[in-house]
Amino acid sequence: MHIATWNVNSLKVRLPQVLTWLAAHPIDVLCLQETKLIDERFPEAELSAAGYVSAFSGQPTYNGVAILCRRDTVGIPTEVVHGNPLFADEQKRLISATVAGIRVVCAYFPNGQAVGSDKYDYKLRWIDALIDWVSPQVATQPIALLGDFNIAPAAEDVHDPAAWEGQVLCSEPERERFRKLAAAGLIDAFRQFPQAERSFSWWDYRQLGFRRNAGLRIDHIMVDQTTATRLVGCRIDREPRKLPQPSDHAPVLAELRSA
DNA sequence: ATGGCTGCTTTGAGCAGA
Repeated sequence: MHIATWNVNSLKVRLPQVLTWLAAHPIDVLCLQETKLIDERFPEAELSAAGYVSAFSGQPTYNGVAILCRRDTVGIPTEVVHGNPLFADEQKRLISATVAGIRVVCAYFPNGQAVGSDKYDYKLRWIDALIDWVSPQVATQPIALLGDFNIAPAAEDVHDPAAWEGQVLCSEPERERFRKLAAAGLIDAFRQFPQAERSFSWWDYRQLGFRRNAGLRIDHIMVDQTTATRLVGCRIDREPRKLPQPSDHAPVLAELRSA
């Protein structure tokens, strides 16, 4: 079973790439962020024709998340929950569902804009509420938290740690919250395996960021300890970032052996 | 040097992203 996460930065623009990627890889569960589509415009029919059933939660212009489930392997997502019951939020950043016995939480963490800003404040409060909501669930069921965390957890996840020191995405309060998720029992799947140095999941569109590999690792797959024992591998697929008109993020995928 | 891209928006300059 393969699970994956991809911030597509507009599903309207990226749908052809998503369909091509799904056709080329045996993905059973794909979490999407920044769909930027209202629910009426979600391409449910196209994805269904490709074999995927979707749970989605969108709004105009910004945010928007979805969980795509391969119908013939994992079936339809059940017990779909929109948002965090502990945090009233007009922004559509969170959707969760049970898929193949795993509680799948698809998250688009706030960006935070700049340390000290109102948006940064909102980011920290949003993450605190996520921790409060998810932590008690970790011990009780198999769970996977996938998405764009907008946190580079450590210096090795940053192309230029000195330049990013203390900046948004790398600040200590953000990293502390990432560690809190780990302390709640969630394991960073990517770091369970040997990885190339300078492995990133996002590169700035500007200044030839991708060509220079000037990136950050901010998209993550975290799983509970029992589910972690099923992990076969976890990697970032840089290939879609090389296509014309790419998302600025690359997909992250993990393979789980049968329970 | 706070720009540089990209996608979005009651179409067109301003916002947000990271």
